[in-house]
Order: sequence, then C-alpha cells, then structure tokens
Amino acid sequence: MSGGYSVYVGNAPFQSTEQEIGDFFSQKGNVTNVRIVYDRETGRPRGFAFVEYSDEQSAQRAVNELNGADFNGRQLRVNLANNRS
DNA sequence: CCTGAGCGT
Repeated sequence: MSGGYSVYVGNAPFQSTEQEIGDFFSQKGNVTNVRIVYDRETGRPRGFAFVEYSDEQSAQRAVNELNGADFNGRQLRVNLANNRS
C-alpha cells in the first residue's frame, strides 16, 4: 500500500535533494512523497527517484509535462512507475 | 573524491 501514484524520475542530478525534487514536481500536483534511490552498498545516489502524487491525474500530468524538462541542468526522464514485484 | 543508464532498502 503505497498510498499514492508514483512517477519514475530518471536522469536526476546526483546532488539533488528530495526537497528540491518535491518542490519542482509540486508545480504539477500535490506531491505526497519523494524517494531518491540510493545504492544499497555504497550509499551513493543512483541518479533516479520516485515522486508520489495524491492523485493519478497529477502524476499523469507530471509525466506529460515534465518528461524531458530541464532540472538543474539535466533533462529529466519522467514516466509512470512500475509496480514493485 | 562522485558517475550518467538505470523502475526503488
């Protein structure tokens, strides 16, 4: 039970924080959670994250409008997240 | 220092 609609965010700058990402994605809807994915062994960011919205239409809008958008000098890859199997 | 495709502790 994730409680929201997750969006995959690839090609994120390594120095970006969850707060920055959340602020950026809040332009398209109500962000309820941001999770940067870290390498479990080295602890370094893996360069992508998941942004969770409270509603699906905001998630879909973020995908449509923020995929390819410039964020701190990087072109973001935004897509609907897969289900965790 | 620490990179560059990636769907997650």
